[in-house]
Amino acid sequence: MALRFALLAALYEEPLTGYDLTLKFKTRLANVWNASHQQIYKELGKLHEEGLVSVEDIPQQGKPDKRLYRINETGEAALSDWVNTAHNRPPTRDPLLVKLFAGGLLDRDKLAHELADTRQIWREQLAYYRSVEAQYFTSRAEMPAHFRFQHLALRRGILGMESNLQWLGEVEAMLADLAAGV
Amino acid sequence: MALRFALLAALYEEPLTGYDLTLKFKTRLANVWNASHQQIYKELGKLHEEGLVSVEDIPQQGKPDKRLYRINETGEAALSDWVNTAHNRPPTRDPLLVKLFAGGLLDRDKLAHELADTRQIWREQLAYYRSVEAQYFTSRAEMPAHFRFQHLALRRGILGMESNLQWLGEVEAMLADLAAGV
DNA sequence: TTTTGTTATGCATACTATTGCATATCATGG
DNA sequence: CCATGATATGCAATAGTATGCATAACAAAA
Repeated sequence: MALRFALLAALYEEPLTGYDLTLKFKTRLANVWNASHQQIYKELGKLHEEGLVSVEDIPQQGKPDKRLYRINETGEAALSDWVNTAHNRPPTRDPLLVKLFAGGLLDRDKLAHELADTRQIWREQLAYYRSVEAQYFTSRAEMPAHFRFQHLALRRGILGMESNLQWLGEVEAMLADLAAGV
Repeated sequence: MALRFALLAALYEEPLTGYDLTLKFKTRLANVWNASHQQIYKELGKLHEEGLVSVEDIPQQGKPDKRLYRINETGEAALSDWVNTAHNRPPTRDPLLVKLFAGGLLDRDKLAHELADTRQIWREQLAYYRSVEAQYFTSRAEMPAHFRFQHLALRRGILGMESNLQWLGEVEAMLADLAAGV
């Protein structure tokens, strides 16, 4: 039920095509909401059927026509209702932690590899989030409230990744201790 | 596909009933993997069908009979394979961040309420995780590796909650600034 | 005494997400 | 010349999760 509101929130900024939205979800919305292009196209279809967005077909040559989606008043009202309703925290499900819980069965080398890959991913994410912050959210001038809220969403990504990396440090230190027989 | 391994990991420690597992998922596994009792009972049935666990029926009076599940060698082998295979990071999906992304539509009072509730939940979680750490993971004596790995899973919960609360601080500070017209 | 909570199991349905497949053109690099 | 990746849209099948309902006894509190 929330994917549609993530889409509406993205469209609330600017009209976009399914393709654009897919890119946006992979970049600026990466720390907010995940969705595949199949999900996005499907849900956009529903949103249109239900009259929350309008579509403008833009013919192209060589490529399939673009379908530019635009949030309308109904959609804005629905989004507004939703954002002002409380929701439960999403549940935690992390396969890496399941693995640690079954620690006795772990092959330490393989774990070390997975951790190294994870570190790489987290570092890149963090670097990306920081670059976005540096580009868009460091101006001394006063930012409109709307901008500040988006900055906070980004801050969550940054603080979260920092915490992840800090934790990884603890994990790797422990593995080193184990390897050294401490 | 991972729920079953979370179950196997929990059973790897000790034989449990569906009911016990439900409690364990709500407490010690809260920061690891979430699952409802319906999911758990169903998956236990499958695991039994597929021969990864054995069942002992324990008759009771007044209440339904207990079904005590025990991981067997096949199950242990499957779990071992799984924990030593790399998996992708779970995708991020947070309705609260979607709301911030659509910041312009937010009712500040309602947001403040949702944030206060969230703070409460996170504080309680953190307090719980810390109490578990104090109880089980502070002995000076050397802990078996298996125990240390579980401690790391818990550390993730602790560091994560600390980071969440730190972020909430930033959010509330920003809201206060806005309210003061800064 | 009635309600609420705990113990204990499960089915059925609806919703959401993943994975595999399909199509078609253009640009770029090897 | 051929493979890969970007642009651009989507369908179908499967897997996984959530939600609502059902049963049944006992204990404790209101």
